[in-house]
Amino acid sequence: MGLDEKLLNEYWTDIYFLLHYPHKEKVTHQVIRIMQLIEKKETVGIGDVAEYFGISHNTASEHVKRIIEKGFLVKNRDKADERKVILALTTFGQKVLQRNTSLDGEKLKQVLAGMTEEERQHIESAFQLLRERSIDVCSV
Amino acid sequence: MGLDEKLLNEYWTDIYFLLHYPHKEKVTHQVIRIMQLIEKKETVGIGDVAEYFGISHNTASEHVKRIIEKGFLVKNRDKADERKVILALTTFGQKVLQRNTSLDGEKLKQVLAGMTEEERQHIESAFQLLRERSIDVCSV
DNA sequence: AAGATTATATCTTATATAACGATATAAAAC
DNA sequence: GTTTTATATCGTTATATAAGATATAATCTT
Repeated sequence: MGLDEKLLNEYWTDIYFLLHYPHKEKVTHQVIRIMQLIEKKETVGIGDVAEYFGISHNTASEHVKRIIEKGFLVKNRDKADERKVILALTTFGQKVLQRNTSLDGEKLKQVLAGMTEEERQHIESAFQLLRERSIDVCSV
Repeated sequence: MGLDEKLLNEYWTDIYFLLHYPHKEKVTHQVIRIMQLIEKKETVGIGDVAEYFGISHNTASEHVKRIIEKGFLVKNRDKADERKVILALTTFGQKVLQRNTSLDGEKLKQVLAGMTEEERQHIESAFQLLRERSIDVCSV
């Protein structure tokens, strides 16, 4: 019996626990998830946020308002349809998101530095493969 | 130039974004982080929570109280030193934590099912290696 | 052009969370 | 028997979360 989803998840959560950033900012879960959606999807507006999280449009609007007040997001109006808002992360917002979802850059650098070129190649192709197949399966 | 920490983080966050569970529970960020600490470390008490997150002991105590009220945690007293509390996740708490930090089991199963045994082996050894080296670097 | 629809914003209200200082308790150490 | 350690509780303050009701402003329909 080879790799199953349980074992892979154990690796996954262990690695995150070991390498995550020390969380400084007091950012809530919702805020991070909204920023993550905006970073990973093309054009995201208020309605998309509401739909994705199953909350009402006014709640989504207030979330976005608060996130903008913190300086993590900016609003742009859609040129083609001025009713629509297009949300984008500020550079500061990108940093905050990174510190809350990525692996700690410095620690990761150290880990990679301690590897041979072959090992790094091995890891790269594994992650690349897992991402590719994930895209195939989650064709949303 | 091979794999650097930026590229690996791109893979990492993409995979998480694609494969994460649809977040149902309204759990806050702090709650998840505290549960994660309790799951991954040996014996965790109130003081450990306070120290790890840089909050006061009373705040930590209240956090834990609320988490227990939700049914995610249980408190046990240390037999050797009855002042000390030893925190443990309930099965429900484990499920909630899983849904908020792991990759979605069903989606992951599908992804793995679409792979050859060789590919799975490749991914397993890559994750195993990354975890091992992370433990070495983060000798906390 | 008038009315309907769509996308977002604001106001109000209710509840939950986060954090801390001050204080209390109870076990263990000295 | 006092001090220290580990945790708990109370009171308070600030902020976050969520939604209903309502408003605005652009676009679509006829």
